[in-house]
Amino acid sequence: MMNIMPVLKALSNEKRLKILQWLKEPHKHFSSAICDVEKEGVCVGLIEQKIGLSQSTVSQYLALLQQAGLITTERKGQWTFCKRNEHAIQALIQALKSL
Amino acid sequence: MMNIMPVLKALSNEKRLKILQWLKEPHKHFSSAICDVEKEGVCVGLIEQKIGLSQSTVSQYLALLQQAGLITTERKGQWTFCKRNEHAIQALIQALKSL
DNA sequence: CCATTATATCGTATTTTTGCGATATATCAA
DNA sequence: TTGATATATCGCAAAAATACGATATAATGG
Repeated sequence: MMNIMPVLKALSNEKRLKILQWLKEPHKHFSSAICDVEKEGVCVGLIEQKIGLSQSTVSQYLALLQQAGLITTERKGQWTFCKRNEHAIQALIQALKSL
Repeated sequence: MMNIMPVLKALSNEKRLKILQWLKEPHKHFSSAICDVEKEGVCVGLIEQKIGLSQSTVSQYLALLQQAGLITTERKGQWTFCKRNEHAIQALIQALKSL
């Protein structure tokens, strides 16, 4: 029994939805010299470049997605790597089925 | 391939989500002297009473839900009866699966 | 320590959403 | 036709979301 409202709110924005789509198949959308985007995750800067929003906005949106449980973030040195949380998306689908 | 953004926006509001939940099992949440809520649908006034929002707001929210395809409305005499559109919810779930 | 790079946070202007009251329209019943 | 009932639309104020630049924090390398 998750609370789906924060999740729905996080998803109801084109840019944030886009980020989540990209993170499904990182290698298709990102390439990095510093890491394996598929295993480590995608760092904030790569997302920022691709989405065309300011650094501060991207940072805020990622924080919001994380609070909603839709992504996980891991700090490694100076980078923060982001991964999709498939579990949360499955949970949302489950919640919508019994809606 | 539906456009899920209007649907997600329509769902990302507590009151509108509530309405949609109620409309899943109308007889559990509404009783009417003028119609069979299960077959005909639920009229705007009943929803208004239950949700505790103004008539104008409820009317607007229902229009929004309809535009998103989440409900269907049918005018019968002086009443507008609303039903959930299960098809749209299934379509959303499908879209989220391949997100 | 210092400069550089990466990310986070703060304050703010603009836009969108929320929700209302007033009013318009539509239907019914007498 | 007139008054009552049901719903829709309009205009607006308040709140929330969007997105930015400036600045703060954190880590790295020299």
